[in-house]
Amino acid sequence: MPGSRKESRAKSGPRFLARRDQILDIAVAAFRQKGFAGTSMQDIGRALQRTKGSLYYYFPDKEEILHRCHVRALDHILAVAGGVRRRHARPDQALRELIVQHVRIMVHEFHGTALALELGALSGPRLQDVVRRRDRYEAMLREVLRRGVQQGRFRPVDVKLTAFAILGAINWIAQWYREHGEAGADTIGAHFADLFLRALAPPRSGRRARPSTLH
Amino acid sequence: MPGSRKESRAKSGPRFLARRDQILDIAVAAFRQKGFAGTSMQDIGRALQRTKGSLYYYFPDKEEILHRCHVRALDHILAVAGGVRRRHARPDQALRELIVQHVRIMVHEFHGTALALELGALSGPRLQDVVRRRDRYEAMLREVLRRGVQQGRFRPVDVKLTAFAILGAINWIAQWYREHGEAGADTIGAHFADLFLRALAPPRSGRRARPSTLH
DNA sequence: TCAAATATTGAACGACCGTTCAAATCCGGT
DNA sequence: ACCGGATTTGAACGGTCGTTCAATATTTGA
Repeated sequence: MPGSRKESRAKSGPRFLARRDQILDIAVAAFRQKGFAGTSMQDIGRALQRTKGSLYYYFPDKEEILHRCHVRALDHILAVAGGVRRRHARPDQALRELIVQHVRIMVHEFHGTALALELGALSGPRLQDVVRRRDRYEAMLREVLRRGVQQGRFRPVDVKLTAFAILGAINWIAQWYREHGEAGADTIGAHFADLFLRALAPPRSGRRARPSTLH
Repeated sequence: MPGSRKESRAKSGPRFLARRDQILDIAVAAFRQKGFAGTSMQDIGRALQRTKGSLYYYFPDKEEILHRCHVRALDHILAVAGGVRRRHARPDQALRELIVQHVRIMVHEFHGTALALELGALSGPRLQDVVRRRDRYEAMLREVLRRGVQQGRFRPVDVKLTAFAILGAINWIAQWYREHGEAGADTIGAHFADLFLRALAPPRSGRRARPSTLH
């Protein structure tokens, strides 16, 4: 019997995977609203119209649900950010789309708010797993800023602090955004992008800082 | 017996008030780290080196502890913001100090991180009480932005979205700031202030928008 | 159609939760 | 030294928590 330690066989049917995703959707919303510890397995089961016991067919424990919420959202935004990097050579254009896309994920895709979820409830390896992805995303954002500064398209700024400011402004959306509000995702995204691109605009026009050594 | 509905007499000795504040300090840190529902009365009592039962001598229930955490932090920042408004006539200078002070409260005064605490666990009147204060603070920030735009010191922007971006960048600090990190409160504050003041700088120099009607 | 595979139930478990309160302890003022 | 109010204890309460699992229901594939 190959590969049988705890689980006899990896579950992988489309039916199984679909319900697993549905549970994550429900869980993200609940965790955001009432916190991880404040959400019971019964709460999640009720929203699924199932008993809480059935959840253990899909996840080994409650913490793993939170873990998968984080991983799913981060993998998604990492993929999106990778696409942005591939499409845009100019750092200022890349930053603009990065902001717009992040806001869109945060607002439109319900599970995007997982990006603003608490890490405190994750322990050991699972925490490390999530933090690694979060760091990778932050590194991509910082890289865009760094290149912009180097090319003279952005004024010289503390890249780390600037990245935190951008991430904070966007992730904080989860705290105040309500559907049927005045501003939609792209209105918010465009406004935030304008804000930070102007904040980073170099003193005069065009590129001015030490001309790039390569090309 | 005057004023005896539930509590025979209002407790007000300096000893009592000091310990009550100490409990709030402990609670803010715990709530930030493990969430409201994830923090037990036993946890708070342990940090106080008391039994959980003793906490009920100071607060009628757990939710009231969270409530007072919020109210204390908001009242403090409201007072600070009032001072800023009194000291600065020019909106750009007011905004700079507002940002610096908010960051300072967030970083230095441990209980400042209460400003980034969850509201979801508060119910009914207590939620309303906190939201009223939060709205008052947001209104002061928006007013500074509005006056800046009106005077032509800021470019015309969506004041509400801009205020959210600023608050998000600052409140998000609670998520990443660690003591003994590289940047101190005033480094962060100055950088964030620079960022947003440049983001709001009008197209050319000085005031240009429709000249203010008064003066 | 029916057996196998997949999915869900419902009861039970020990642990810990917030809260209460009479009794015990602490401690400043005299 | 001691009184009396301020403070803390420790046990107990009903309730809910996450988790387990044998039994059962549902769906799938031949």
